[in-house]
Amino acid sequence: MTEVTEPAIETVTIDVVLSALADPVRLTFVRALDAAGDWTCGSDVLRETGVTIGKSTLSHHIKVLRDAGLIRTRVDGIRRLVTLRYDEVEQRFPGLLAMLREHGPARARGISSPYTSG
Amino acid sequence: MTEVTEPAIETVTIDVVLSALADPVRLTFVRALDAAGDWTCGSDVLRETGVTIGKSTLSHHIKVLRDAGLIRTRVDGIRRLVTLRYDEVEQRFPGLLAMLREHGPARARGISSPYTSG
DNA sequence: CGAACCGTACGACGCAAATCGAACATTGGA
DNA sequence: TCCAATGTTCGATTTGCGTCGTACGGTTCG
Repeated sequence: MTEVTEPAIETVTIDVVLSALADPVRLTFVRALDAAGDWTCGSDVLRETGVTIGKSTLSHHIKVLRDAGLIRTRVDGIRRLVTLRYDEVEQRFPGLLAMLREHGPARARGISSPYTSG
Repeated sequence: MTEVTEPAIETVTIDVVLSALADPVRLTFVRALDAAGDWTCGSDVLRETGVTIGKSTLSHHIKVLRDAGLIRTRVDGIRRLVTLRYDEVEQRFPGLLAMLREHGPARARGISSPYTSG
């Protein structure tokens, strides 16, 4: 039983989405996934963004984002890949992802090229 | 010194806005102000929405919303009136208020007419 | 001036959430 | 089969935040 499920997009409420995005780690994570554009390893996102948290904490945050309907998890061999649910989120909350994209990190520290180091 | 100031809209970050809206009381409050459409007494909003919190707690929430750049406070005699910063918020976060408006309360309990009892 | 009212400021409390560490499950490779 | 790597789950800890009660400030009215 290695399947990972996420809620149907119609059942996603804005309350839960706002709570999910209200955490700095998760907000950074979502923005990184948005910049990546496709399936990405969560641990890699951590390194590229410079966020230092334990792996159990990362697992927790990913679960929160998944339960909030924002991301999807796929099993790929030994690791788990995650991706933003672009179309569905855009369908239910038009402009939300664009808003996060335009309003980048509060303080753009010297990030040369976004998430292409690996 | 009874003036109440709010941050310039250009200095408002989405992080702070998301955190402000992530609380159920504040989200209800913002939606109520949106429905009201103009200057409203915070205590009245509480009664009309059925939210029961102490006045110090209300004061705290209003301050959070004001610091987040979402609302503005005006002194009116013995009381304080608040209002949504429609145009400015719309200018900086296009579609945000509309999103809150369309995605109404998670559970629409028997609310007959919105905020016109007083 | 004094009383009543509205809101703020401050300290304290409690709970929910974030975090960590350890144990366990799963997969891939030697 | 054994071991290394990845990620989840669980329990415990800590931190942050919502909440309240009280005290204080400002305003209106008598």
